[in-house]
Amino acid sequence: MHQGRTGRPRSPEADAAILAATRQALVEVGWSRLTMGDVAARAGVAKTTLYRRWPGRNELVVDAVAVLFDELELPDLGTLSADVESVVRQFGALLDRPEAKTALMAVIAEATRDEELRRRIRTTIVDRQKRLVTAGRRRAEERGELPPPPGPEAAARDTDLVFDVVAGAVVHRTLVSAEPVDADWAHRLTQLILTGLTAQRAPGAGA
Amino acid sequence: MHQGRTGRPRSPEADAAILAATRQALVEVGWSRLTMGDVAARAGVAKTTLYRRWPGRNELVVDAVAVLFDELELPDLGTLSADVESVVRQFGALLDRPEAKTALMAVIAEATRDEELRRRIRTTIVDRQKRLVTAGRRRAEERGELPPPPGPEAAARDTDLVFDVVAGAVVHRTLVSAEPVDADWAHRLTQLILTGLTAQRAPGAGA
Amino acid sequence: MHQGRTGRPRSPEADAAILAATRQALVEVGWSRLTMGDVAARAGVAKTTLYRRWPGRNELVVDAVAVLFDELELPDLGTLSADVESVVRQFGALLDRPEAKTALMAVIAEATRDEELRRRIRTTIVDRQKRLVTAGRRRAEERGELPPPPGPEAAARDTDLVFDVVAGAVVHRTLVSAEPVDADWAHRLTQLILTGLTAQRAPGAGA
Amino acid sequence: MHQGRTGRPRSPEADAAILAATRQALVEVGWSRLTMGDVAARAGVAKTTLYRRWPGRNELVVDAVAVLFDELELPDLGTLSADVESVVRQFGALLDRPEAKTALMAVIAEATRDEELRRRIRTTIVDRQKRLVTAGRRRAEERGELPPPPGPEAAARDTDLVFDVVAGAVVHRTLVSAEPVDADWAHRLTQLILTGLTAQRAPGAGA
DNA sequence: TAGTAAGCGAGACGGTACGTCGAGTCTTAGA
DNA sequence: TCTAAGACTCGACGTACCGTCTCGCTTACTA
Repeated sequence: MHQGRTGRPRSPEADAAILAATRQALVEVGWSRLTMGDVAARAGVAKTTLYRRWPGRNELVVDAVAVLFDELELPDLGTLSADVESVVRQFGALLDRPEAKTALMAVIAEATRDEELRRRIRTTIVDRQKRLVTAGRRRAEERGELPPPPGPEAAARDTDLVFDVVAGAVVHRTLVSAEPVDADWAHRLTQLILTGLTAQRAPGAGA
Repeated sequence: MHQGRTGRPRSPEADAAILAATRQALVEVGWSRLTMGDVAARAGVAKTTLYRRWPGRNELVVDAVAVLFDELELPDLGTLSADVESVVRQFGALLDRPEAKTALMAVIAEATRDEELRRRIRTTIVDRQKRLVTAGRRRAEERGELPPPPGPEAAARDTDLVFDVVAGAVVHRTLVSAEPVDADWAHRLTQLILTGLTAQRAPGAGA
Repeated sequence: MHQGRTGRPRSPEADAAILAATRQALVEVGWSRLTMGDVAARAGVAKTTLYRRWPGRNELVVDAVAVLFDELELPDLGTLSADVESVVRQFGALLDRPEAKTALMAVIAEATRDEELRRRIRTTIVDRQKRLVTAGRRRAEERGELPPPPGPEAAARDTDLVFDVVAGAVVHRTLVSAEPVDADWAHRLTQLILTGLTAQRAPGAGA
Repeated sequence: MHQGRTGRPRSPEADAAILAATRQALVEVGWSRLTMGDVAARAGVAKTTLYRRWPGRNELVVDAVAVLFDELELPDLGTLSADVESVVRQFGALLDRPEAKTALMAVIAEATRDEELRRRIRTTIVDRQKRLVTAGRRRAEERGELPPPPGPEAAARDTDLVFDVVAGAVVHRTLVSAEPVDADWAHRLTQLILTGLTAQRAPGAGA
């Protein structure tokens, strides 16, 4: 009786080669012209090997791209403003890379009609960014830069709003307006949001 | 000797039928499963007629979707806050419709590697939205809700920033976070931005 | 009240230009790649004009080629043998020309499934050749080289047989065996047939 | 390291199914309306499978038709005359079948401008018939019905001539004159040729 | 140390859609 | 009514990928 794995194990190098080949192909030919056969050929692997590991093109591309977002991190630069500005610029730089830019938008587009894919994107990509917002808020509260939230519900709503505003603005500027996220723009975005947040919390100050 | 147009003129009904068929197909089968043959059949037109008028799928879809954005308008509700909030909710509602949602993202994705397509999107879709921001700012200045910009350069930069923030946030919430743009969220987004803008212009108040 | 033609008369030059263009196109691109649009363009004429005069490609090509066979003629060289040999060589030379070669076979092939086309070929091409055989036989009888036929039925049967043998052999050698109809071959074919015909009529001689 | 064949082998059933489907389609719709898609559908095979094995329609049809000519054979009926007459009638019967008739002529027509196709026809169809003539002559010489040829060159020339005459006459009668190759016609053709051959070889007899 | 089950490459398979081309028809303006 | 021009519908073309399916090896765990 068997309970463990039997047979030849899957080649671990293959996974890495395939994901790398996928990213390379994305940069060179773009999402819509990326073919499984091409990826397989670039990876020096048979098409069968791809399909043994991923259900299809979409899933393969999401996995290939997800790892790129791991490098985003919240530094501790002393002030909330500096911390946020840094993340904005990191994110802008990431979306400036063709493989991230192309893949992210295409996968989102594809996801609008595929609940399963949507779930995969949410878990492998989006949630990681959201943690940056949560961590930033917590650190700012510890520093006394932001008042503690009135309640857990309000805190969650604020987190989501800030997340959508920051991520959305960066994505929109990069992919739709096609303008660079330079130091000046990052600074002005950060100021707009933090001013908005702070002034709202201290309405009397502006009266 | 001829100097005028010769030959049978292109059927004007065909254009309308094709664009309508494209939108219908987008809703029913989604972007990635939309085929030129299917669109032609729905429109009661030969495939060649499509290719005589559009270079390919992407261009056809952009044109088919562009008209949807014509319906966005800046109402005059008496206050800047109410005006902005209205546009935010209109835009959210628009992106809630499958044909807009699907097509917009997919086309943007495709555009990341096609300068010509990018130009088409910029001119037929993006610029129309930007006019909403410009008009809103001008009206607010007339009402005295916002100070006149320090100079034309600063005004343009501000317009672009606000545009990226508003459009980006709405798009991100709708397509990535997959949450609805309801009245509450629209209100909070509007407050965040307007507070940020106003407080920045009167820095002494927040000090 | 009108009883004659009204409106603009058909251009007579167009007919000649179209037939010439058809022959030229046949030589250059062959039957299966010959297109109506191409013929129209070569003739400096609109496609409509072609379709107003011929029902389709096949009919046009038959008419264009038929005229080539008009040049075949039975000379009077003094002996039946010389006369026949001359016709064989004329026919061989005709089939050596690409437009005749290509068109003849293709049209025959097409005709195997189109009774109407078959009739057109029979009347415009085949019957003209048959008259050569009939004329040759009559002249030979006048010269006393061949005995008068036993009866009209036998004469018709003999004519058909000789026609199929001569025409068939020349066509087969040219188009299937792809060998030239040179003087030697024409002489040997003529001798075979005339010897056969003469010896049959004088069976006692071979006993 | 591999030295043998790799990959999935081609299905041998597919070949047979495709060729049979081609013959069936030829009979039903004729050459000019025969489409690769239709053949594929009839064979229960994908279009790509056809193109993987044959460069195009012409080559496919030649191969599909070639096997029909395999059934022609030279019987031993005791006399040269009877043997030849049998072959003539077999050939006539073969050309009476629509798939042979249509395909043969059409392919020959196409071949007039395609050297490669011409070669294929020569090797897969024509040469097989020529062997019938050679065998008939050899057998007749063994029986003493024909004198041995004066030399190898003359023998080859005679073989070619007889081949072109017999095949050409049968083809011409069937496809151009559109008359049946019945027993009477076959007999008269055979007599014409054999009389001509014999009388030529014994010129003194006829003097 | 010998089986054996899964992995592997290669490439053929049935499909679907592509974008193009030609056929034959129709619609305009002008001769 | 003819003409040239060119848009129209239709249908087949030959190609490209899809995702699946044999093949004949190769490899590493398990009996």
